[in-house]
Order: sequence, then structure tokens, then C-alpha cells
Amino acid sequence: MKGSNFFNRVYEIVSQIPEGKVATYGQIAAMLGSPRAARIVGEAMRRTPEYLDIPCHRVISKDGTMAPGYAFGGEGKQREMLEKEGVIFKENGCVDMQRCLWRKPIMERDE
DNA sequence: GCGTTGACCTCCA
DNA sequence: CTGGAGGCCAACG
Repeated sequence: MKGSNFFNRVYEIVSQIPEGKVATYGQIAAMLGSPRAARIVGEAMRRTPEYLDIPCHRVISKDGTMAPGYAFGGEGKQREMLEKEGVIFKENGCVDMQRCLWRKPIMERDE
């Protein structure tokens, strides 16, 4: 396993995101050791293999916003499922990161 | 191996 | 809010 490090890593981390929590591209990229590779994380999400069952909807940008809409079928759609999972949304339409920003459990490399 | 593109991030106007 | 510019890394043609 561990074919392509980067993508595989992203998938691993994202799949570890619990319900009611969200992670940012930059955050995940930082976990991989490349805080500047947020774009790759985004591509990883875009190319998310279905068989991996990755909750890409829990991955958003740092501002608490998400992709324009070419993703899961619409931003509002994502907003609904995230809210359903327990994620809090602010009036401005962004996710309440302070409450729902997920942090990787301590015991796997530092950060 | 190069050039372009991309679900990003940050700064500045 | 919108716009441009720079930077990062990987996939695609």
C-alpha cells in the first residue's frame, strides 16, 4: 500500500475525520508535511476514488467556505449534510471552524 | 521531461 | 466584494 504518498495520505487523513468536524486543505497539507501543498489536497478531493469512501464534504477551505459548486452538487447541498452531521454554520454561510475544526489525534508524527 | 491547470493560501489595491 | 500576483506540489497532455 502507500502507492502515491501524497494522495494516499490525504485520503487517510480525510477518512479519519469524525462527524460534526471539518478539516481544511491547508491543514491536511500541513499534516502531510507540505503546508503549501493545499492545492494538491484539493486535487486529491476532486479525484477522490469512490471506493475509498472519502468524506470530501468535510474538507473545506480555511475561511470555512467550500468549492463553488462543481463538487457534491452545490454548496447548499454540502451545507445540509454538514449541518446534519453536527457541523455549525455561521450566518455568513461559512462553517464555524472554532467549533468544528477537526484536529488529528496526537500520536502520529507531530504537527 | 516540459507546459498547463487546479475543490488552495496569502498579500495588496 | 472583486481583481491581480506569487508560491507550493502533483496530475495530465
